[in-house]
Amino acid sequence: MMATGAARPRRATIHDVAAEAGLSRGTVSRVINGERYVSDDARVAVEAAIAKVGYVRNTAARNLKTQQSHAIGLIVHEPHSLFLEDPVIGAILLGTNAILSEADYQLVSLVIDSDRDSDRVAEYLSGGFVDGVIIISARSGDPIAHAVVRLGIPAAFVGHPPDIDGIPFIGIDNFAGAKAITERLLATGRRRVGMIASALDRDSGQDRLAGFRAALGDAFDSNLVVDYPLYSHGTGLSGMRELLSRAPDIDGVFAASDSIAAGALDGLREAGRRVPDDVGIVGFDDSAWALRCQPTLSTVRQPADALGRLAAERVLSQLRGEQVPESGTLLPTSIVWRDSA
Amino acid sequence: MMATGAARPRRATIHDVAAEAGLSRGTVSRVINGERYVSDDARVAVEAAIAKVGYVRNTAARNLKTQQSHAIGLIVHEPHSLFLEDPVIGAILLGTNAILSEADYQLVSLVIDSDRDSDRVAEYLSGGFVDGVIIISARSGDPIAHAVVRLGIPAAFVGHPPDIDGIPFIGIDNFAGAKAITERLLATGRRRVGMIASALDRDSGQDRLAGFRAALGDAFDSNLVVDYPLYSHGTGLSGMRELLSRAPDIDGVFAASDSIAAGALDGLREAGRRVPDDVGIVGFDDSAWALRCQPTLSTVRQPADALGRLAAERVLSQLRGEQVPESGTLLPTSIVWRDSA
DNA sequence: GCCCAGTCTGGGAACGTTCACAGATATACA
DNA sequence: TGTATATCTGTGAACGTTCCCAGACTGGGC
Repeated sequence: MMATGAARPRRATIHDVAAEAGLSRGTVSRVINGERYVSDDARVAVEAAIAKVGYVRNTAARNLKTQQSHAIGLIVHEPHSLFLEDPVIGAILLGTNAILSEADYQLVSLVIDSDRDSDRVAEYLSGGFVDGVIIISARSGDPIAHAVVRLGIPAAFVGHPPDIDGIPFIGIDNFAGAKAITERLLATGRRRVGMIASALDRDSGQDRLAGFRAALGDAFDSNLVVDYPLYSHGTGLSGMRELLSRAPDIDGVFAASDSIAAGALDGLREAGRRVPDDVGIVGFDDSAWALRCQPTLSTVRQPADALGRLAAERVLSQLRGEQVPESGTLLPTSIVWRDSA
Repeated sequence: MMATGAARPRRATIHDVAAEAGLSRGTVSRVINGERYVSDDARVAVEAAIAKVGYVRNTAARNLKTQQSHAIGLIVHEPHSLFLEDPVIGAILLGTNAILSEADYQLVSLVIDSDRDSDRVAEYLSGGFVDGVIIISARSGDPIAHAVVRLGIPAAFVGHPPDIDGIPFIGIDNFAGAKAITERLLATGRRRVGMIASALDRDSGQDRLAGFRAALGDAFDSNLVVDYPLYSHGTGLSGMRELLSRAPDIDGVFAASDSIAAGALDGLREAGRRVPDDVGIVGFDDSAWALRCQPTLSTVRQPADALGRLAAERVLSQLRGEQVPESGTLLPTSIVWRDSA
């Protein structure tokens, strides 16, 4: 048996619509694109004809003529495994997609894992396959980000790589969020509070550490801070072990992400410490981890969907030739208090 | 300050390459598409010219002329929230993407949440934006799946909706996997074993239940089976409570997914039962949940990446006009034994 | 009655590619 | 040598759209 698709019927073109409506190509095109100078009679006739012949615009022809792709690239610079696990990235993606599809743009996701991918993506960008890009979690010295600047492609960052200017960015106020939750943790009466930091090559990592430091003020003790490259469960586990060995009397921990907090919880369990009785622990992100943990995590909620939406809007307005603030926008976070502290 | 991109330079076309190489359009096109009847001299000259002028093929023009989109749709029929949380879907996506980008096809993800989306996607498909589709987790009576059959679009299912024929499918052997892990659970000496089933409107849900039943044989007791629509943590929690109330002496549980198992663990914890001492519990998927749970889950591993790859290959071979087995392919699973049973 | 501005419509040309065809050259066989 | 066949190359036409220009018609102001 075979299962090759039956020959699909020829699709209706703008010419079919024009013939059906008794008008010309030009007029049909004007109706489709909502331009001025179309009589009501013509508009009605064209719309009826479109419905009758089942016309759908041929994107390839439009793209060819207008020299645009009507696609926006979403560049995610994370290992594939993290892309799978990190619901924040997924939520950003969904928010972006919602805005773009409203504006008749297609979202193209590009996940960069290895450096080999990085070259491939840079080539892709110069190929004109996308009209603009949204870049998530770029790092310092990111080759893609620099390629985007060089090519002059309309772009927006989610998060802000410290070494690149001239591209608007959307972020959350990591500093304020970290400061607020650390203060809240201190308010529960903790005396020896440490932090498991991460991703210090990115603004998010740096700012969360800075917020933690600001909250502690004079009580800050650099000996109670450990850092690892990845926001991951493994980071939390190793970090917690290290903190416990450095300071067995530790009674509070700010983990730079929920996944790290989850790992830290396992580290505490392993050491026989009770949470929150012996040690209070707080995370960051309010991801799916937070509710899954035992006990559930007190954490900082970030508006991931809004980040994606706003970034998409920034790129679209550049495409429309509008002025875009070159500086960035920081969205506020909120604290979700549960059982872990 | 403004941040509109600088005017991008005109892209090189096939004409530029032809002029640079001192050959014609046609020959350049033949080299690009790897056709026969090109002399070695010409090939070398064209390749050098392409590199020199930095030529990248204009997809829109190609798509217009060939009447193809060179895109494959990945239709995910799940709520957005599940799309974010389910790493199996993510892994399928990555596998699919790997194969498609090798073959110079673009992956377009379409997430169907509401029925409104369903209409939108059906319209999208008839618009010729994709040359083929891969459909994940279709249900019985799925309107999209039926639209695909009606339109004759080359397609492949991941998983098999019970009521649709004529489209090849790739699945895992849910029956064998469920049977094997249930037998393994029984081998630990459990006497009263129940199941929290789910998604009985899909083959995966049905087959896992059937495998469980087959493993138990005469010992099967329908009173020890509960079912809920969603593979989720909530299902596991509610299901475990229900099972405990029906059979307080239950000592083993097969959860139809890891997320359900995680919920069941919380249900057992709530009731003061120890795992695995009092109750042994096993899951299905070997997703990120499995390692996160306390204790870590014994579960069935499914080759999600391979599922995605194989589905992509099935669609591509249909596109090449090759014969495709109309029946499906079931990939084997393996058991990962950890601490929960 | 004339002119100008505003409104509306039609059709040529172009976007960059692939495909089919025709012509040119080389190779093989009788 | 002639003829058939295989290999290689160039060119016109087409894919379906948008943009631009030219022209037709309308109405208002003089």
